[in-house]
Amino acid sequence: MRGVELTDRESTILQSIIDGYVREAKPVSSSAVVRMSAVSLSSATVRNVMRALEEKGLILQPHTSAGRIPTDLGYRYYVDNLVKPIGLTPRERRAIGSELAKLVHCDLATVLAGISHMVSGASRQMAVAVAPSGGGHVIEHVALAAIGAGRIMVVVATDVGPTRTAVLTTDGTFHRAAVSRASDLLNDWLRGETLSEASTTIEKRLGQWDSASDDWLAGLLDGVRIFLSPGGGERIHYEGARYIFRNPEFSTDAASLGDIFDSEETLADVVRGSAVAAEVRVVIGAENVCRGMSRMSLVAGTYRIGGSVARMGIIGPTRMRYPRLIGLVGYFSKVLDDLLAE
Amino acid sequence: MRGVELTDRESTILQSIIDGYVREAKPVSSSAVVRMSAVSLSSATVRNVMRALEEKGLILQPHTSAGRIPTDLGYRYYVDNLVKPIGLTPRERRAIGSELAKLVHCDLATVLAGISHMVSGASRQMAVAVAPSGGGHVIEHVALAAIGAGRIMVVVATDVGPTRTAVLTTDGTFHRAAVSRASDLLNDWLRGETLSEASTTIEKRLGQWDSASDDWLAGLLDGVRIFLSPGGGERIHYEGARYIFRNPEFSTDAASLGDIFDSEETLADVVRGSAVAAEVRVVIGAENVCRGMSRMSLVAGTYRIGGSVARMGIIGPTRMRYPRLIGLVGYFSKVLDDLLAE
DNA sequence: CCTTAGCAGTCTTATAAGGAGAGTGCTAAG
DNA sequence: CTTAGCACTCTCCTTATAAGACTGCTAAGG
Repeated sequence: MRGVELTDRESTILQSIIDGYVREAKPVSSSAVVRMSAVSLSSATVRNVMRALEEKGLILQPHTSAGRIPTDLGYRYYVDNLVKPIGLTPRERRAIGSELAKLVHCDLATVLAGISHMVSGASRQMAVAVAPSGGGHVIEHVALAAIGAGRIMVVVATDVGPTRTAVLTTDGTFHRAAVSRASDLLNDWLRGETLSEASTTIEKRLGQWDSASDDWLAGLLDGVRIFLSPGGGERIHYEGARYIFRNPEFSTDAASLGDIFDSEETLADVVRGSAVAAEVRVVIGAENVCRGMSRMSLVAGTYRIGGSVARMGIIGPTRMRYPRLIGLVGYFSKVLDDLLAE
Repeated sequence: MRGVELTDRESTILQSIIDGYVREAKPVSSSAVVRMSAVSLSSATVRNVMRALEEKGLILQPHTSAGRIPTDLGYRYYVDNLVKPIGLTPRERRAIGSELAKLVHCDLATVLAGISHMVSGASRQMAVAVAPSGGGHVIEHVALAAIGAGRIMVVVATDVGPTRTAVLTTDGTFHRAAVSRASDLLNDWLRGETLSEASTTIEKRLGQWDSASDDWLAGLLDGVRIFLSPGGGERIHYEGARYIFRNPEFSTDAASLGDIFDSEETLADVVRGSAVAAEVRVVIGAENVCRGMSRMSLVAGTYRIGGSVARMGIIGPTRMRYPRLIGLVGYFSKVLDDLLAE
């Protein structure tokens, strides 16, 4: 914070203003500062200090004859110079420790979900957990496994755990030995590479390679190359959006959105709540399971992935263009079903 | 829709009211219906019909001397009896077809992201794609792969593709043959089971099994049991939340939240935008990269998963309890780092 | 020179009142 | 059954007024 220097008194008063504003969400007056602050000064003196703080850009008045609220710069000074982090109570530490221990053996998605759940609960704010950005991970192992009927599962393990997985469908039949050979080859080529390099590495190696010797193998390797090519799968999990929508600065009808957006789970519940139906299903306003959806509609469709039923949906105000959206969902459901049902 | 019968004229007028309200977001008056409807009637006649529709509960007046708006029941009748889905133009079909073709070879997360992106773009509404709910999937294959240093990757493939993955750390050394044996055993036990049954199946089999013969194997199998036990990893992806927040029924300051919640990607950008820092980092108000965050703060921490850096963050109003939240993020970062850095 | 009491000035908020506009319900005639 | 005409009601916008909350300023006191 170069350029901003505060006296002890100014610091104290800035802190009081921020504490007060955080608690009450209302501009803090000079008399309120006197009331809550340890220093025994008159409100007039506090006003003089406030003026100095305002000239330095740390606080401002929403309008004449209102109290002061902190500016971004004020919070910045406060965070950099005045905040003493508050540690957790032993009780909290114990609770967190035992929860975290359960997560160690889970996959990345579950870990992220667990973290956001715990942090949101402890902070009563929205918490977000983000996995390391995809491209930079170092590949440790590539596993192939035949899972019957010409289908081969590909899993790429990196330093953060198994991150990319897919099932490739290959033409024709193959022997277990061929899969094993492909696996050895891929590990030889890719181990130590980063995810973002992998696709071009395969392309290069395939070029140097005598593909005529084994068409099937070449096809499989090219399948892996395609699978590894796009930027792909950022992993993120959040929870507790409801806390944001509840703030007094937002209107009450916005608060209902908090029910919907609170986390991925609440959103999934909305879509899954629509009973299984062959055709496109429309759930209107208060028909929805979720309280916050009373002025919203859902247009949902189903399609098969493998043997299971997956869903897609459009969520918007009840005042939506039903003919267009029903047509859209119907079309997507059909095409996806054709494509993914196998 | 038992109980609700409408004449042709009533249907036509209901449709006009809904069409008008969807377009204008304002109550529709009798004269507006006359103006937009094909039927040539006087507004007085339309008013009589409106009264009948109101008595049947299909429309209502926000107040005397306002036009009518549809009720949930009105939309319901409209959707069930009057809507003719609008098909997509050939141009749209082509665009969608070629986009979807790219998705076929990707893993589930990428497919869901692609679907929500496309549907949201085409509908200009929020779109959600949900994977089949976890427990019911049938296990097709369990793959184990040693990835060095006592670490074994476990992948469970189901009828919807590879869904559960993890890396287990085992004590001591082991031979490749042992891994192969464990793999055969697991496939024998679990193939055809559903995900939700799998954990108890392993438990039962382990009980019948002479575990004294191979401690290491028993330990590994129990690790898989634990990994498969929790409810775990719902998959969902959404995009286009901004369309919801933009609706006239929400205030303008709620609209800024649309920037943040639009999709998982936008949220991830916010957290990742905070530069790499050893300690807890606080980004206040307009310091954030994201426009919609101008009245919000981010308290972010980093921890290592394997060799990579992951992030977690708390998002709330600038008016937040910094000391508590900074302490919280600091503690979680440290504990997670100790637990997951390896 | 810093602090403080007192007071005038300013801005918000709440409440009320009046007028314009929109749209309905009713009635009586076609 | 349909329609023209009209009175009525309710919202919305503007204006006015009063109360309340704080500040900024000034001048006196330590």
